[in-house]
Amino acid sequence: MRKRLGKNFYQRDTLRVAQGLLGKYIVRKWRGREIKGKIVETEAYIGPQDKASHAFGGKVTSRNKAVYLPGGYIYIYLVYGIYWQLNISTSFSGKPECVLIRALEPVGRKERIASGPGKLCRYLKLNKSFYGEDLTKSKRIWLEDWGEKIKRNNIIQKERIGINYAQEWAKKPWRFYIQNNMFISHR
DNA sequence: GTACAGATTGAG
DNA sequence: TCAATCTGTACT
Repeated sequence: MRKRLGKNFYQRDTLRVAQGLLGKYIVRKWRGREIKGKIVETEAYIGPQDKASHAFGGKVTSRNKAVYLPGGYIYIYLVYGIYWQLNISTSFSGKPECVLIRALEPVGRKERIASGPGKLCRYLKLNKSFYGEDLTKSKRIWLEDWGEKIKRNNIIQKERIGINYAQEWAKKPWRFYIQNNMFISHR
């Protein structure tokens, strides 16, 4: 059973969406093929109070404005001048909240080729042209529910990565991943 | 106009 | 441990 996720999935509390995304599948149509991967690791960013969020303080720039869209749109941006980061807007219009997709388990292969936010975008062939893409309508990328349920006690909740500058917000346990999964990000 | 840090990664 | 490489932001 493959069913595309709709608006009502994304337009909910961000922490629930971040957990709900585990075990869901990203489908990317590319050159007539489908590149697919199961989401195994996510992080929630809840602005404007969250210091680690690009929307901290309620600021709006041409880079971060997609975070303010209602749930179900892509917020993608470049870090370190090299790597793209795939985020999905959550909650409702005007609320700058999103979920960063950090790792995928590729469908049909065993390599850890999408185990990290930068690697995952390379695997899915994503770039700035996906900025603001509507995941509920797009013909080149969307998310599906394949009927897999991740048990509550198989979801690990930890501190987010790479945001030590965010002080007390760096300690928030807003990173979620599937326990014992070989495809989560690590060094 | 210029300087600089950053939600990372893989090589050494 | 470090460099790659570029954009937004905060200055001059």
